[in-house]
Amino acid sequence: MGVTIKDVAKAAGTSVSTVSKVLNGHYSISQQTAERVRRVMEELNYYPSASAQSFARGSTRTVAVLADLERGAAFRNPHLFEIVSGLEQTLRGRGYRLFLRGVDAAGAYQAAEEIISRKSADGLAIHVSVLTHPLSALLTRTGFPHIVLGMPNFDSQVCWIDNNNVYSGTVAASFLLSQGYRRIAFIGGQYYDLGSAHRLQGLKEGLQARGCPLDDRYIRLGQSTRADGWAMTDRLLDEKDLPDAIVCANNYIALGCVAAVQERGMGIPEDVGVLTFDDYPFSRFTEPELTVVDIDVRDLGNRAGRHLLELIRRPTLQVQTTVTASNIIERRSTRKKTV
Amino acid sequence: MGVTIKDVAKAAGTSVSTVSKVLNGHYSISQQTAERVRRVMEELNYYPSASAQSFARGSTRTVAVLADLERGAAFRNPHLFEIVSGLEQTLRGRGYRLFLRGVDAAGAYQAAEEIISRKSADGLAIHVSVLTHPLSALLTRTGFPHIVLGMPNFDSQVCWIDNNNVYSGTVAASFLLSQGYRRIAFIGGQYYDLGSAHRLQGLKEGLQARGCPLDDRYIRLGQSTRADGWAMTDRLLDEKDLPDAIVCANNYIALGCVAAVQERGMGIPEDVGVLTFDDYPFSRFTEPELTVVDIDVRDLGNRAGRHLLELIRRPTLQVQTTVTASNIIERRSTRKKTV
DNA sequence: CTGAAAGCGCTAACAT
DNA sequence: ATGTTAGCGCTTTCAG
Repeated sequence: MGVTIKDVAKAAGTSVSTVSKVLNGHYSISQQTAERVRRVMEELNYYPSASAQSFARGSTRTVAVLADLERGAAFRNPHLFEIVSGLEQTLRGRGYRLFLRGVDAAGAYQAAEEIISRKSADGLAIHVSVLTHPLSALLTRTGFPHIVLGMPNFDSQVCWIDNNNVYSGTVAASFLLSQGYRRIAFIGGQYYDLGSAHRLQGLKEGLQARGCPLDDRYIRLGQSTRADGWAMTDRLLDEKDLPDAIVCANNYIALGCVAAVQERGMGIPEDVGVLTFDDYPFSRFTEPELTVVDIDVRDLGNRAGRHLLELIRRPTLQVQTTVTASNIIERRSTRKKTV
Repeated sequence: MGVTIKDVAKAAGTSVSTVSKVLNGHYSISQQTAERVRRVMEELNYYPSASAQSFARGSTRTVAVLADLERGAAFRNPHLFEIVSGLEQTLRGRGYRLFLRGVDAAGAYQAAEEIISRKSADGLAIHVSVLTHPLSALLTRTGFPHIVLGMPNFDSQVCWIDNNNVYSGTVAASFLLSQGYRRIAFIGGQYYDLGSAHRLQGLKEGLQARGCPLDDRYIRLGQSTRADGWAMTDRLLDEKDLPDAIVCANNYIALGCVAAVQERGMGIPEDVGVLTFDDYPFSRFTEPELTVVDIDVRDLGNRAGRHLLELIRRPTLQVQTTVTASNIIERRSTRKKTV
């Protein structure tokens, strides 16, 4: 066994409790003593045992993340990992560790129950994709500190945090108007694709507010695929009155949109501007590169961390919040010559 | 405090050590007793305290992952997270947990030292991008169970695991030859891009072995970008003898390659076949979709987990291994009409 | 400001 | 097959 608190105490000529207090920055220790003890720790290369500390204080300084880590998750949903990275960063800065636990929706309840009962973590961050009704109930029933990453799609009293997609939509609106676009179209996912729906809502509100309401003929909904992006765009371009800009709900749709426009021999941005949401994964790999409303998901992770730590401190709090960290990254796809 | 081992013992009319033995599947416990105790645990909803267990056994059943989780990491390097997911899956299956710790190369040594000294984990998985000389020395000096994810680019006695890119290159070679391609070209990164270099080496060896050596004029090296992929391809197509297939070292290069071919009015696969490595992120989003040598990085994570657990059991082992989990995903980009 | 001592909940050696 | 008991290394009253 390595060097323990006793060794330090002996070498420093103090009691273990004094050493412990130095370790924890207890106010009652005199400068001198503290310094001496610290010097000894350094000399002996002492590090307190993590398990002993957790055990003694009854808290682990650890947060568990529950998320679906099935095969391909990192490729299909890198956003999740960016959120986790942000979370880890914040936690680490405050002396907490993050432990990552893969679950599917069916197993999330059990995993959470076990973590709570075994006290293997002081808090829980749960990706919304594995949040179920029973799990939601467990969280509110036990009052265990938690934060759900993403807005639940059912009524729930859990604490959650999510991006503000409505806001992102208004950002798109303001930007396009400021660039002189007026006949703006939207292609996106169906109503049950909340992200897309909210972006559309924000876009509508933003345009409306600036006196340039979105024409219903210019709204097309389909699947979030390249193929549907292509098809929706293609039909859109059959209109007599062509839009002068197309807002795509996401990268996949945008990819199809760009292809459809170009296959008609039309130019981006000369004939029509294209804007999409999220800088990932394709926006810089089309020709021309795409202007995007970028969503800062790492920031979401950071904030989730801060909230969770606060909830650990004061478990009675409730947090249901939405984060407005989106901003325009302007690229060539919306660069009208005539502005 | 929740229910403890004492409560269970009392309720079951046994001693705590019996309960502990049941908990740990000790052989000496009779069927009956074990069953009775288990029933009581169930009734009382007993879960052993994780910290108490860790503390008492002197081991945490936890593995720490050290990796660079800087902003954008999940987007730039999703492979890392897929490896971590695979690792977590394997560990979880064997009763271990994974704790994720962001570090940069400068901080990795300290982080590792702290984890080792505080015993906050029983093993360490370290991404090669943060492996430094001193860290490597620390690992071999302490003999702490570890596995480096990726092959070190310097001489080192650490345990590591990596994909076998040379093998992947031979897979590409066999496939292309089997499809009737004979004038095969390679465009990739410079010599210091080990992944690319190994793939090229494997391709060469594979072609050579089948009596169809790679012509040096057909090898072009540059940066791993779309732009360089385009440029390399463009120059390649200036040759009098055109290649009938182009192997791209990675997706970014492939993207440029496809564009360059098509801008010349040539067709894929009619005029030239295109193959790349790694199914991510673009291979299914070009027109035509690309045939790839897919690298199973999750499998790498799984294996890393198995090795690490074995090293935890027997710390004197040394593992330096490369994994050969690559296979062809055939898509349209290599579908010659004449086969 | 410092120290003595009682746990924290479990494991494991040892005794029976 | 089961029970007794001594720790594991630290935190945290409480007394001084």
